[in-house]
Amino acid sequence: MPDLSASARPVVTRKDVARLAGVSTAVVSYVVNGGPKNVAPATQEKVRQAITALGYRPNVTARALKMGSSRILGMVVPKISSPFFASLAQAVEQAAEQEGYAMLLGDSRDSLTVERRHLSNFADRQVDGVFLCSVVNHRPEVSELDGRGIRTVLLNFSEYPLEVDAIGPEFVGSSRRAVEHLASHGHRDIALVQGFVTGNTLDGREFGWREALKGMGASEGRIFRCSFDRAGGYDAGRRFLALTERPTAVFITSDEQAVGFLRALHEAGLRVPEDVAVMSFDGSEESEFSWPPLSTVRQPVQQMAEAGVRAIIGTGRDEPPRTQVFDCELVLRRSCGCDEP
Amino acid sequence: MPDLSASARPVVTRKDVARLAGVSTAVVSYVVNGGPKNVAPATQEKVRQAITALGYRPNVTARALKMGSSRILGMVVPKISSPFFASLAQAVEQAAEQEGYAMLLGDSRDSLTVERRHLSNFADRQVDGVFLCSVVNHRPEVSELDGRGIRTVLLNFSEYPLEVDAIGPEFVGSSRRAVEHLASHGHRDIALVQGFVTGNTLDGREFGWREALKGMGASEGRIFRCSFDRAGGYDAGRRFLALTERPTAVFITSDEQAVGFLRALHEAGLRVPEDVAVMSFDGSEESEFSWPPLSTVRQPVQQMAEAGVRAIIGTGRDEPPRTQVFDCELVLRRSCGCDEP
DNA sequence: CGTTTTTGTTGACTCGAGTAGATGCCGCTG
DNA sequence: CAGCGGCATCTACTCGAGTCAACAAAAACG
Repeated sequence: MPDLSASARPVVTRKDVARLAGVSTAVVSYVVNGGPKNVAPATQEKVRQAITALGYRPNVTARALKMGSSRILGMVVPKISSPFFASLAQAVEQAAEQEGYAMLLGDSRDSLTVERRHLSNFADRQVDGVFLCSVVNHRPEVSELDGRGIRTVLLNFSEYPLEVDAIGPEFVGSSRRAVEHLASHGHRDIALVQGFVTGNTLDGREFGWREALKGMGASEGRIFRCSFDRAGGYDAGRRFLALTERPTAVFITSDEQAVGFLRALHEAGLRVPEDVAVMSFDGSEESEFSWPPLSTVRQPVQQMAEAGVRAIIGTGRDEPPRTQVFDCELVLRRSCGCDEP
Repeated sequence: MPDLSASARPVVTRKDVARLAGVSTAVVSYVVNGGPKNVAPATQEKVRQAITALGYRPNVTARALKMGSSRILGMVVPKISSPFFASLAQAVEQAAEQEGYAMLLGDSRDSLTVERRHLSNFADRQVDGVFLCSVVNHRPEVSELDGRGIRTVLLNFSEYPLEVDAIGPEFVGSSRRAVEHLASHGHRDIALVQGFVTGNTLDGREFGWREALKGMGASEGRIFRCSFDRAGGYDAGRRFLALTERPTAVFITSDEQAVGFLRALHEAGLRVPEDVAVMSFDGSEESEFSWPPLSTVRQPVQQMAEAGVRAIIGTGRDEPPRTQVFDCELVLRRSCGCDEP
């Protein structure tokens, strides 16, 4: 039987290192941090050796207490199993890690109550900043964080408020271009599948779609409103199919919804893009492997995440909040009629 | 112009509360924690009022330092944008939150180096436990955590080591049942699409598939090895299509791979399940909305997560590690031949 | 050689909360 | 009324690391 009595956990502290190296604890700190004061090279060497000999690792919690900074960022998403938020979380985590920050993840499960709980929880934990993908489109939530001096960045908002940092895609223009592309395949009757948006403002995607229709002098298009997930898209698809005179193309506000919509179409035996052309929004990996592969508007997730991290850790407490809008790329695959085999 | 000079951050501490309530700081602690000593009801009331009046929130970092526990759990996944790991992360986060814990997420991006970095980072941050979905199938990584007294739970391992807590699905039996189900539709030639597994042991899914074939007295089946993602499945699909004599059914080791495999089949104009029947593993949401909807083996993600949290926070440091294996449910949809419209 | 400057090191205080041990107060009992 | 027990409260130390003021020793300067 192997000796597993490891539990004798000999927590090594700065003091132990100091003792072994024959110096004071202050010097140890100076060495570890390249600290505010110089240390003679010979002493540095002694300390370094003591550190490796004992396997000392500084206690991050103590540091956090003293410095008032945990080097932790929080991220709140409505649903991590949504591929778009997952890729966003991935990108944020990566950008944060590069700067030496860790990321707390909070999944709101589409509930405002849970979202609030996460936010207040993160605040209590003294995170240095929060990325918020809210389930709603206003920001009373942010005030609490703001009051506690926690920098917050709104992600994926369809309207850009000025009182707080916000980062998101250029919804209107890229949506317009996407719809215009459908038109370039000869479609005149282009419907919109639009996720529910709270608040009284128009979603940028809807606005872009309207602009495009107006621009091509088309009649007013149909709108199918549904939840922002696969089931919502499926449901919208069923309603679409029930129509007697169906639009020939659809612009859908997320890849996830598009996948659900496609399933409804397939069930009914309709072909994409021959019977109905489809264009969606987000550009998640899922869009590439659906059938047919989805033409979509790809958000520059990586860049947005990096900008967000910079906004949080590289910004003074007194600088005014900024809104940063990112251009998207039209990814043309089969579902719109391009790229035929 | 509104006065946004909020930055005067009046961090309220226990001391302020004590002063306002006219008591000592100890009493404040006792009230906040239902602390180890009693406090007279009248005094409690005074303290409570002072707390709300000042908007006091205890500093979690300080508490963590004193108590040696951060009330944070870490979770490391190979890729959060994989729908299965996303749902796992969601479940873990929810279970953790219910117990008052927050969850740090680390995405390894399929790299062992990054995984190690996360693990050591989490250890430095004094997390109370770690959920590890490793990119490899052995566990040298765990020793460091173990040495620092951090309880670790291995998730989604295809082999169950005894030296450390492990939680996972019952791979062998459920895979066998899945393959037997394909056989019950009349298939005799059933291939396997198997994700790459490091280590010298057989993946439980592969073992179950072999068992099923043996049980039905079938000839040895074909294996297509590929990476554990959509692209891998697509690639396997292309190789499958290149065969002159194709198996009539396929068992695929994850939903993600299955989605890629389906795309390859569609491209070639093959029908599922008529030309090729498909059965996959995991039971993520994605499987429900692919075309055709995937028959799959659903892992009880919620239960596994809850068991994991219990294993971490409800287990003494000296109790021996346990392996917990969970039964899976066969979800029959269209891709295997069931549920025809 | 005496004085200033520089450099290296240290002791001691700080962050904010948990809690053991000491202290004081009340009422009850003998 | 002394003595005791029980309760409420406070004082003071602790967790581990950051850093400043103070000091000592060495270097630079006149």
